[in-house]
Amino acid sequence: MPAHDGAPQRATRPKLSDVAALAAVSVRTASRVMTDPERVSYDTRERVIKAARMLQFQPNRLARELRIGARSTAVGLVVADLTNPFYSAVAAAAERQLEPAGLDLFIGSTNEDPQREHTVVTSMLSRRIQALLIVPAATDQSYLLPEARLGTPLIFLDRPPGNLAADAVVGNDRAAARAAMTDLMAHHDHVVVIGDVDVAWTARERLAGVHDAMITAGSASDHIVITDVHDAAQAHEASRALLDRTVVPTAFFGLNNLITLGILQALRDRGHRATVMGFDDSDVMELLGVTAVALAPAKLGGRACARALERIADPDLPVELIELAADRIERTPLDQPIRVAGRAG
Amino acid sequence: MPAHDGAPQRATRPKLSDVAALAAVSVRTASRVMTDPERVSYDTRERVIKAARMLQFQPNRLARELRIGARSTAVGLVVADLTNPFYSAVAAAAERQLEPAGLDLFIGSTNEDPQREHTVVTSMLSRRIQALLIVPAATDQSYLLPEARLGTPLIFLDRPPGNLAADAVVGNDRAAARAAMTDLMAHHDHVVVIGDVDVAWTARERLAGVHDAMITAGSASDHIVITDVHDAAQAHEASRALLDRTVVPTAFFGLNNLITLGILQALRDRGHRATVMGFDDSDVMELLGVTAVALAPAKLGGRACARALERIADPDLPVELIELAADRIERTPLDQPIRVAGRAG
DNA sequence: GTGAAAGCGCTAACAC
DNA sequence: GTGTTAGCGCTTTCAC
Repeated sequence: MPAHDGAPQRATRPKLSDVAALAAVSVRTASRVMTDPERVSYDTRERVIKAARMLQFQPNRLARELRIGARSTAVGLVVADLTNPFYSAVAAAAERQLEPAGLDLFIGSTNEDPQREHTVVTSMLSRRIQALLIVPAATDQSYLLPEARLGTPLIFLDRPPGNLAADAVVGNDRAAARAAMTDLMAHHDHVVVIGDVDVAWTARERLAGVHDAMITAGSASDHIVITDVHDAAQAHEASRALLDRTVVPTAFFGLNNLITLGILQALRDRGHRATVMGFDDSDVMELLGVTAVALAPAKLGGRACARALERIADPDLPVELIELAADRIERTPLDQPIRVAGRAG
Repeated sequence: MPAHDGAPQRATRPKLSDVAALAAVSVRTASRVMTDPERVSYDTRERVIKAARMLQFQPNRLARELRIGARSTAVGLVVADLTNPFYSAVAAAAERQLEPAGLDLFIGSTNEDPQREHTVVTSMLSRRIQALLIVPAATDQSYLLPEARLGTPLIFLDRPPGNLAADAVVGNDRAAARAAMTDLMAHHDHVVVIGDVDVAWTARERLAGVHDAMITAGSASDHIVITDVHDAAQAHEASRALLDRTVVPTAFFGLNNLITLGILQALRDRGHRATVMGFDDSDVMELLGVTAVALAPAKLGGRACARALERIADPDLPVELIELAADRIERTPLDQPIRVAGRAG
C-alpha cells in the first residue's frame, strides 16, 4: 500500500493494484477500465477512474508492453547528424507523422561512424521498437538480418542498405545532379563542382551524375570537380583558393548544404559574383536566391514513416525501393551571378 | 523452445532461457554472464557467450528494466520545435553528453502547444525515463509535482517552470537584451526592435530588457518596438513596411533567429542597408556578418544534462536555477550597415 | 460483469 | 560457482 497521504520521505509510485484496492475491485477489473472501458459496468468504471485520478496513477508502459508482446509503442530514428537541418527536418516530419499513430520517437545519431551506428541501433532494438528508420552510416547492414527475419520493419532513409534486403526511401540524386550540371554547363565554361567524401552514397551518386553530364557534354570546356570536402570550412577554403586564380570560375555547384555554405563564404570574402547552385536547400540559399536541387526532408521522412506504418500493419509486404524526385527550386536564373554582401563598403 | 534452425515462416526471438538451454546452464547463470561475468567460471561463461552469439541473443530491455526497478535507461527531451536549429543543437548536445552514461534519448516536440506538452511528457514518463529535460510550452507545470515527489529529475531548459520547484538552466536574456539595445541606441536614433509573442518567457525577458534600456536612455529618439511577431514571414512583412516609410530605420534588432531572418529578407527585397543585430545565432547571420547575442545551444543542452546526471546520482540535491550568460558575437561594428545582396544587379 | 491464477523476460534472494 | 524460487507491473486465459 502506497503512502498517498502522509509519506515523510519520498512518495512511492502507485500501481494498478493500488488503484484496484482503493476502488475495491480486482486488479483485472481495474486493468479493463484502462484498456477496454466498455466492458465494465458504469458504476465500477467510475469508481476505478476516480481512484486512478486520486492516486495520480500512470500505467507503467515497460510492464504493459512486456506483457502485451515484447514490442514497445515506439519507433527508432537513426540519422547522421541531428545538427544538420536536413536531418532535423526529417526527424520533425517523422514525429509529426508518428504521433497520430500513438508512436513515440527514439532518436539517435551516428556522426557517420559505422561503429556508432551499430551501438545505437542495437540499443534501440533492445527496447523492442516497432520499426527502425535509419540513415545508414556503415556500408554493411547484414547485422540486421536476424532482426529483419523477426519481422521488424526496417526502413532506410536517404541511402539504400548494404548487404540487406529492406525498404528504402531515397532521392534520385544521380539524375538530379546530372540535370543540374547539364544546365549549368549550358551557361558556363568554368563550373566548379565541390562534393563530399564519397563513402556516403548520396555523395557518390551526385558526383556520378555530374560526371554523366560532363561526359555527355564532351570535354570542350574546363570544369573543375573537387571531392572529399567534408564541411563548410573545407569548402570555404577550397573555393577561396579557386577565386584567387587568374581564371576565375563563373559558376559553383555545391553538392550538399554545408558545402554550398562554404562557397558562399568564399564569395563574401572575395567580394566576387558567381552563379551558385546547390544540392539541398537552406535558409541561406533562400535568402540569397541560390537555385537549389533539393529533396524535401519532410517528404523523405514522411514517406519513410508511411512505409513503416504499412509494414507494421503487414510485415510480409515485399521489399520496396522508393525513389523520390528532388525538386528544382528556381531562384536566380543560371546565367546570372549572385553576390554575398554582408558588411557594406 | 524456439525454432532456431528450421523455422519455415518467421523466426522467433531468442530469450535468455534459450541461451541457457543451449549452453546447458540455468537461466540464472546465463543472466549472470550478461550482468556480472566475473562471478561465473571461465568455462561456463565462454559456453554461455558462445550460445548467445549463436542465437543472436539480445536482452529485452523492457523486461530487464521492469525487473531492475521500474526506471528505464533513457532520458526524455521535450523541445518546442525540432526544426528550429537552436533546439536541434540542444538535442545534439544532449545526446552527446548522455551517450557515455549509457542513456538513450527520447525526443518530442510541443510546437508551443501546452496541451501537447502534457501529452508528450506523460507518454515519456510512462516509459519511466530516468530524467526529463524540457523546454516548457505551458505556463503551469504543477501537473509534474507528483512526478517530482517521486524523485524523477526534472530539468527545465531555456525557460523556468511555472508553479513548480525544479532545476532550470536559462540564459540571462533580459540583461543581454538590455546591453545590446543600449549599444544599438548609442549609434542609432531609429532602432526597430521586433519581438516574439510574449507568452514565451524568453520573448518576455528580451522585450523587458529592451524596455529597460530605453527607459534608462530616456525617450529622446523614436525607436519602434513591434511584438507578437511569430515567424520569419511576419517579421519579413513588418520590416518591409517599415522600410517603405519616409523615415527609414537605420538599425534593426531581431529578438530571435527567425525574426532576424525575416528582417534580412526585407533588407534584400528593398536593397537597403541597415545595421542588424540579432538574438540567437545562425548560419545566415554568420555569413552576412550580423552581430549576435546568443546563448550557445550546446552550452544550454550540455549544462542541463550535467545537472540531470547530478540529480540522478543524488535526487535530494536542492533545486537550482542556473543562469548562463549569452555571448556577444561581434561581427560588423554597430555603426556600420550591412547589405543583403543575392541576385546581383 | 467480475475475479483468481498464470505468465511476458528478466534479475534478486537465498539455498546448495 | 550454480540452481531454485519468487516477483517487477501489467494483461490474458479461464472460470464464475
